[in-house]
Amino acid sequence: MASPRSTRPATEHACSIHRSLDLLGEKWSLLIIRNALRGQSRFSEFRDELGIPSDVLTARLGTLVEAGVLERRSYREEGARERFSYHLTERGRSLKLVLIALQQWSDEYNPFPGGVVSVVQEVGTGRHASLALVSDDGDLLDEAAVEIARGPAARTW
Amino acid sequence: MASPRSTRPATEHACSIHRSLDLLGEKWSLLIIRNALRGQSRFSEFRDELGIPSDVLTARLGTLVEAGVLERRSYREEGARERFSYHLTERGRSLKLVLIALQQWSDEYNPFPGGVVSVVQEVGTGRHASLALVSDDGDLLDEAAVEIARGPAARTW
DNA sequence: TGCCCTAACTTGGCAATTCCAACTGAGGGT
DNA sequence: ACCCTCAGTTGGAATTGCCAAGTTAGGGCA
Repeated sequence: MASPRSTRPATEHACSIHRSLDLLGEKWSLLIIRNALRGQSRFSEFRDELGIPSDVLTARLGTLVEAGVLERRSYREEGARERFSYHLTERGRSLKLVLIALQQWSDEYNPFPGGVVSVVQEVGTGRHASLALVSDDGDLLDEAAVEIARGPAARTW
Repeated sequence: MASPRSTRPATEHACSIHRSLDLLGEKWSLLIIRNALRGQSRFSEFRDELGIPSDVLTARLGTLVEAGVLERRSYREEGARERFSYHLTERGRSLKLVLIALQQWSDEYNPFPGGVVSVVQEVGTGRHASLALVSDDGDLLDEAAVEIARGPAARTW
């Protein structure tokens, strides 16, 4: 890997949302992570399943590894040479919430006419799960009553 | 407005996440929505605050209105001509969860060195709020125990 | 009537990103 | 020595985004 030295913004925005989007807002990033959550890890899996151009895939995997979202691991299949695969880190797995938020939004306001293709559920029980806002002591909060407000270090957001 | 006839994908993906990203994954879209949640509504506010090129802003506002995320409303300031502003619809406001997810992720794994610029809190009380996964009867679920799984209509996700 | 002002856009040209298809390269098997 | 696979590269076209300058539609004011 000749390390295409990713050319993403060097400046770290004060706004957290902006920082997230600098990394995740590039085309294909979140879809790669979605597929990784489904258990995919190889270059060819991502490429074939997503239809992403291989040069772009190379660039994205590099960026995501650099950001600590994916981890590059070597593997070796029976009677084949050593190759590399890409696995979610803790940090990457925690993007599950972002993906669930995106999925819930589409399902609620723009559902697929062909039926429900993907569900969010508890592993053992299969109970349906959904996103909610809670206080630190676990009370469920009304979404409309929660705001994104300026914090202590806010200057211009 | 000559309606630049947005050229986004005509095909609706079966995958909800993919559908969300077709709309929201374009550069600036989520930042526009973030600023709208902060109460901004005018072309010049978005342009000046975000530093987004005005032609791109025009295109994005058009796309978001078309998608029902924003609503174009006319307003008139004391002694000025009629102009238009852009306001979140119900559908747009519900993207709050997506933005909170993005913010929480950055704050947890890549916090701003200068301190907390933005917080998520309940309006009346100022209590800190955070995203969680809950079952339909309101039980809090462990994030690690929740998966995005194939639904009844799944063919190839 | 005509001129100025403002805020919402357009336009044109250039830069960066993405797309696509074809190609390379590092081993391992035969 | 040659073939096979899979992870990438490479080169060129197309799309998207950026930037600065211009346009437009009224309302106020002279």
